[in-house]
Amino acid sequence: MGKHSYKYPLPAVTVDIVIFTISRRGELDVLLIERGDAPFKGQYALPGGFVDVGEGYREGATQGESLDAAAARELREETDLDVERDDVFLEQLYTFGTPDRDPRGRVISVVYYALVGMDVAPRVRAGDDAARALWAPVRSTDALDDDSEALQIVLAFDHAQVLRVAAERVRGKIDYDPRIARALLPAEFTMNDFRRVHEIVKGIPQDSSNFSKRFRRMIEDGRVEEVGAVAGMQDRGRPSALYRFPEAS
Amino acid sequence: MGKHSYKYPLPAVTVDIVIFTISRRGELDVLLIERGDAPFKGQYALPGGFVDVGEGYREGATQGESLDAAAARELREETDLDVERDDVFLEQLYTFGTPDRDPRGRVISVVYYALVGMDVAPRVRAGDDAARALWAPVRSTDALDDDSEALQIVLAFDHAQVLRVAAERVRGKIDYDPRIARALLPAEFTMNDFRRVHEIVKGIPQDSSNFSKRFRRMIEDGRVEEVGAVAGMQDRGRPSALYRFPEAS
DNA sequence: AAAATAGTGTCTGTCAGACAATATGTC
DNA sequence: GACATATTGTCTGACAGACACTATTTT
Repeated sequence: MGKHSYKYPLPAVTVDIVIFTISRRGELDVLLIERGDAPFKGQYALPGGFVDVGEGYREGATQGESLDAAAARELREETDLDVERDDVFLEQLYTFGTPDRDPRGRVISVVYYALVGMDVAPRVRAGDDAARALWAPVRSTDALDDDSEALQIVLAFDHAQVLRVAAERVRGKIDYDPRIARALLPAEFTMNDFRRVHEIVKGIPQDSSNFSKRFRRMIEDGRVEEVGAVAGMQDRGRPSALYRFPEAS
Repeated sequence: MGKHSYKYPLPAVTVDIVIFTISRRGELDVLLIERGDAPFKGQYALPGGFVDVGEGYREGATQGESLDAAAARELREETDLDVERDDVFLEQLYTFGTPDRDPRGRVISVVYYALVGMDVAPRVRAGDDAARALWAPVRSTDALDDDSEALQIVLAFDHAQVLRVAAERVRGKIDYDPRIARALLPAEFTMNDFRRVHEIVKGIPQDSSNFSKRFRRMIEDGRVEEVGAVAGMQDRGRPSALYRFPEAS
């Protein structure tokens, strides 16, 4: 036993999460946390934390939690949302490990991304460090040289790059993975809600007529079903039917 | 200075690579290494090794190599192939970090996958531990209960699962990412070579006629070009034209 | 000519994009 | 009725799957 003893330096491993939702203003928002300590104190960063590795890299050691579990835990801690209970979409995105991305030493970050419904997103501020959490439009973290009227947020570490990769993944996936739109929508939604989710994620307008055909196919295939009521009061115009995703799917 | 000192246990981080090629027998092959030490001594595993993290997680420490660099280095060490020089496709796949996947302690593996051309694959045995390297059909690592005639290979660690994820990624990507087929093909190839690569990767026959239409579109768009010669001797039948991918693309 | 492989043509169904038309609600 | 929004319909072009057909080589 114990003959194995590893004396080489080891990195720290964190799990960070890019949590997306759709704001009431119709924008793609991401959850940011204001840093309370150096480095980057006072700047905004993606939520994240060290993976519980038990007793670490040692023969016979306890080995702690899985990466998926760490991500789910992080989500719970920051938002009070549970992957199971609240139908949150959570998936591994990419692992970032460039040297010098963290001045405290070599840190490798396994990044996940999550999608939470516009109906449950407000519950986030119930979390631990409510005051430090902020839903910010993804747009506000882009580097736009000209448009000076909009609020600009400069992210800590390499998180601007991380966010860009995450947003691109969601954009590229929404067309063929129905779980994306499903996770972002509330339990009941109109066809227009559905279309607008696609518009917001992809950033380009979707023809409502063509979208309707696509939606009809989904109904025929049983991928969505009518709930048998119409949407509540609107400013004007004909109210739309309400739909939902079937339980088992 | 030095006020920061992290006393918590840390995991080890490795980079493993799933290296695919297409064998002369027309199968999807993966490069395996026979393990020389415990655990799993004598069994086959994916090539991989620890990431150089410099002085590790310590304030002011040197931080070593990037993950991409570690993967490229690993590829060079095991196969004598260079990502730049030899047109090898190399991309991060997924990070595996389940507890107890390695009995030596907590190990988190950032897995990459690589695609090498059928023409350069034979050069692999020039590598360091030539005797320990083996090109094995991916099929031979699947758990098939019935077909007892074929050679079965049981992989070390959770590498059977890793390999499955990698193969699925390639399968799902070959249809929309032209770099996949390009990396697997030699510099000059026939339309049938191209079709067979798709058949081998996807595991289902591709109609040569429909494939031809698709190929013609690629020619019209300049994504492939005729080389102006015909393939060498075959057993019988009409010889086919040779094509290549244009330089800049 | 027969065999074998290379490559083309045709038909059909699905689906996206553009745009016109109709339906149903509020004020 | 005027207006706003919801929903359906039509035309077109791109493309995949199935399958019949033609072309060019070796034996």
